[in-house]
Amino acid sequence: MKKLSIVDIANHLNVSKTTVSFILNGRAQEKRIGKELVERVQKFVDEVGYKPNSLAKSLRTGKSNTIGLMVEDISNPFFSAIARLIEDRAYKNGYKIIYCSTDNDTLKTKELINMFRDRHVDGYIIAPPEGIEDDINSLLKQGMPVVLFDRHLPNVSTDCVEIDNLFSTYNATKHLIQQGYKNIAFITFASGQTQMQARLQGYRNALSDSGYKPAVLEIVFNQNEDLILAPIANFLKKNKKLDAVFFGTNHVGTCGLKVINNLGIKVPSDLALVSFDDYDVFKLFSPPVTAIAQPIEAIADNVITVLLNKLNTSSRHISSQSIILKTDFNIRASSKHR
Amino acid sequence: MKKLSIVDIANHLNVSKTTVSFILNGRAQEKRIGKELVERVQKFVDEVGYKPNSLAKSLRTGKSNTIGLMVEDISNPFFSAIARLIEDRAYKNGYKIIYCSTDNDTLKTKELINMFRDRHVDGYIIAPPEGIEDDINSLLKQGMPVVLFDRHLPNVSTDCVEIDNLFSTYNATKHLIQQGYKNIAFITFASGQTQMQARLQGYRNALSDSGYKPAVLEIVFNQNEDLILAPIANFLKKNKKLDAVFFGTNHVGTCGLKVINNLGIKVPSDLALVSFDDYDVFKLFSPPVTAIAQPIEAIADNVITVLLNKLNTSSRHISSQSIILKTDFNIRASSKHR
DNA sequence: AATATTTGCTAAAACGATTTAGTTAAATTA
DNA sequence: TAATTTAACTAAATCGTTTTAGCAAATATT
Repeated sequence: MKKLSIVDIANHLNVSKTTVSFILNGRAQEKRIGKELVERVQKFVDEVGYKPNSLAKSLRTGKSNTIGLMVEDISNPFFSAIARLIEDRAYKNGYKIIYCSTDNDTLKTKELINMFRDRHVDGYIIAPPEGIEDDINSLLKQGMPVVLFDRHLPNVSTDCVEIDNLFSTYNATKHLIQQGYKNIAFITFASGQTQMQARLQGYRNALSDSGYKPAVLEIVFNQNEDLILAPIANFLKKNKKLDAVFFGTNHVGTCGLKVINNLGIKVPSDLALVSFDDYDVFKLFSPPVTAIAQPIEAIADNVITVLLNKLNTSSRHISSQSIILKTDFNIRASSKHR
Repeated sequence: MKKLSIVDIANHLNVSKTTVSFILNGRAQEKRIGKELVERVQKFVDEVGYKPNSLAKSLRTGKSNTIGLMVEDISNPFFSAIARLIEDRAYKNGYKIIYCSTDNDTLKTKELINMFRDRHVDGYIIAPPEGIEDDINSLLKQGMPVVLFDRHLPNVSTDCVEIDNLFSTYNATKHLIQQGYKNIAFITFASGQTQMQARLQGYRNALSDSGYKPAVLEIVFNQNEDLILAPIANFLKKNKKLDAVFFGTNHVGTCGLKVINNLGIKVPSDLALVSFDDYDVFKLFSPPVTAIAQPIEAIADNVITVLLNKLNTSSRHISSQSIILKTDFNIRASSKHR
């Protein structure tokens, strides 16, 4: 029982496949196909459950109805939550998602972009690592719709959805200062990415407003969690005067909590805590951790809306937009005054 | 600057596209193409960076080099971790992943399977919801490689990777009993899925071994977390005699912890805890939560290995295998004797 | 020297759709 | 009545590959 093709349909009904194609693509009226024939074809197609071969269709039309989604790491709750929401909206609009994790690895990302291009994805959603500017510009030059999120690239001008990183950390650091903390450290992953730089800068700005000295630990990312825990432990052991720590991402924050547990540090009496990102781990820690919550639904929503717009309007002259969303600051016991 | 096709290459070198195709597919020797010509073609292809159009290739060969991955919910850490590992292995073997979340919704899953079939995925990896037997059997009848995981389907005989659910909960419940707990509840999602039924049965078996009475709460799953917290809170408030609770999944466990925090229940003195699945939330809770850790790497590894095997060997006569993996039981303070 | 084999390459048919450029017959208009 | 328009449909080209079947020249065999 081989799969039916449009030719089989046409033969069986004694019409040309052209006619069938027109009918199936809703161009019957425009092409003045007779009502009665239209119905006959529709009926038979429904009856046998014929579905056009999407590969052949893509080959001919150049559209694949696929969106390429590149996140840093799909197993990171921030990205998986966004992926989930994007997935829903995409499927509802007839698009499939091919995804991958970049690991912030430029070379890997280059390969993946090639793979996506190869696969003729119609549009790209990318949380870009550094050093990928040229590849993305090349996509743009070919007229490909690209939406960046979570971070942007200095020399790439395309649509981008971000949050107000600098204000978020500035504001949260101010909060720590208002609570009476004076020796506030910032622990983050070593990264030149715009969002990470902005977060660091927000922290620095707040401290310099008050004339306090910054203390920054930048960890080299590693898949092996022990290699993240160790430097944090060292840092905390060395800097005994610290009275508060700001974690730059959910991952750093989670690792930080593990270290704090291991070292038996009391929160917030020994050390106050604030973390970027918010999720169950922070809500359920004792005491619950003050966190900057990214508006995940809004991010996903804006990303997919912008992309679908670009996909639907063929007008290339729409100027690219940069959307900056606000975060929520969830103050919890981990940063209360002492 | 249009994209080059194999015809352009052929024309430019004054050879036939057949020849180019043979060379590019490593069939030069077999087809006795002259060494010198092979080199000339290779060189030019590299020079201009020609990449064959994968759509056309797929159309002709019937292979899409794509694997369809259907999980329950990509934003669940268990599934996203597995997805991540599968993704890595798949990409390394030249396969792309199209994924989707089924939400355990049979109808949605049917549609998604159709979509995948439509897209000509070469193989399927599915954590199947109930009621999808016919659709999967229909895939199998068409000769499609399908690997199930996390759960199986009663009347579907295909490869499947699972864990020993029944023993895991039996063993963990025994542990609670040994610690002196007598009124042990099991809180889970209402589900007829094999893994959930097995987990429940393991719990029941252990209790009946000791002659204790089971107390089971089955919650109807809902996206809205409040509708999960409420029944748990009610259940705990009503059953004051409980001295231990067993959570059937990471999601239930996390919700359970929230309720326990909200109600100010002391762990383990008021209530001992054990949860299925293990992740940061459980490790970082105070006290840390005893948990059954699924061997995520092993699951992913087995799944993808089995699937790649089926994809590479055209032999249809390989009998399907059912792989059962062991779990780790991580005993922590939440279930210590009192 | 005649025949068979090997070497090196290619024309053309497929895969399954969309789309361009017609064709034919009927209806309208001049 | 002849010329034009319209209605209803279709043949064939196209997208970019792979693959089957086969050709011509060179070499080997009898």
